[in-house]
Amino acid sequence: MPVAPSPRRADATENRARIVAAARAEIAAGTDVKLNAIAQRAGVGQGTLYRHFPTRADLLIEVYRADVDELVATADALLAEHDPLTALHRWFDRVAEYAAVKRGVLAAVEAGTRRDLAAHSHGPIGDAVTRLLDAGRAAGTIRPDVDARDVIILIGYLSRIDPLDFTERARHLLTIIVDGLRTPV
Amino acid sequence: MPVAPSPRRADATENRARIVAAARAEIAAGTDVKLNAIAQRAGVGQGTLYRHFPTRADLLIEVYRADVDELVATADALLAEHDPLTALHRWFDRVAEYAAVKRGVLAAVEAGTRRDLAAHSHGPIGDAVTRLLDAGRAAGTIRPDVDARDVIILIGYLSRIDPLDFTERARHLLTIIVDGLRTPV
DNA sequence: ACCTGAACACCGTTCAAGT
DNA sequence: ACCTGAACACCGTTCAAGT
Repeated sequence: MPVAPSPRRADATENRARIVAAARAEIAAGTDVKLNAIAQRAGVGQGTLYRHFPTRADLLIEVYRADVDELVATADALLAEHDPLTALHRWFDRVAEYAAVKRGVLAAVEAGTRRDLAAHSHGPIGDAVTRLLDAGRAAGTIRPDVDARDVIILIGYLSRIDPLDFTERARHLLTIIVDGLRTPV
Repeated sequence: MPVAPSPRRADATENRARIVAAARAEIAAGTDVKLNAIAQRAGVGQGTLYRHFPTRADLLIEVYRADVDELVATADALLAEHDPLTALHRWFDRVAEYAAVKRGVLAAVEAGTRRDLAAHSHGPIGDAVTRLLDAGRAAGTIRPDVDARDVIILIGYLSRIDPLDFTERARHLLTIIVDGLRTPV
């Protein structure tokens, strides 16, 4: 049962879906994402795209919503099975995996976090990271002086890695960050 | 004694200087840097700007050349006075200081490193970072499996920090990165 | 209430003409 | 050899008109 499905006209609903599908296809095509091209591909006017997604971030978040939801769910699953530090490390690896295949997913994560933090306190992503950090703090393995925003900023480097040496470098650097997040000895 | 001052027409030399000065002024003004605006401010045609600086990176590097040179020199000075890990930490702080005041300096550093690494092996900045890392490796305090490019990528987060909470967050996160660069225990 | 798409604004980049 | 600046290309964004 969807929460309060705002009554929308049928054509609006379908247009929205077509825009998201077109955006996904354009992004997958690899070249830079042009909003007008997405509108054209979706078979809608540019204005319609802007009506549904006022900003680029809005669109990205929607395109990668399922992935982001999965990442959030993964955080809890990992916490249930591993110690917090290992869970954090594994979660980073998952983020890197997603980012390697769908480079936009990181932008969606960041946009989501920015929105989260701009809103009340947190949202899905910020909460997931906070849970990982809190568990580590409680266990004494993660330094207490970091918050979710710190972590998101730090892993933002992933989006700057050249796709060519992504796999080699991404994991490696994530390990360095994890070590930096440990409680200093 | 400048190395092989390529013979240039006097007007070209002066135009180049005026473009750099105009760019500096535009950047200091805070708003986004528009190339045509720089050309106009410098009193030259757009084509002249492109003749001297084919890419945006070329211009940024030139604008922040003195700062970047200072950063490079600082690395050696710090190494002479402190243990490598402390030197690295202090050097990071210096980078952060520059970046806080002149946000473009980080882009120049990155552009420079990218160019460095694209060229033979290194250049001024890459060399400075490599010296810091080598010293730490020799002392056994810095992990052996990192190179200059890793470090530049990691500190690239600085450019993403909101100017409002830059000072609080920048140093803090640099400490985390330094801890991550230590030899694991 | 929503959609369309022409039109506007803007900015990077080029290139023919000039000195 | 270098400079100028009009002109082109491109893309995001808006808005009057239509359904």
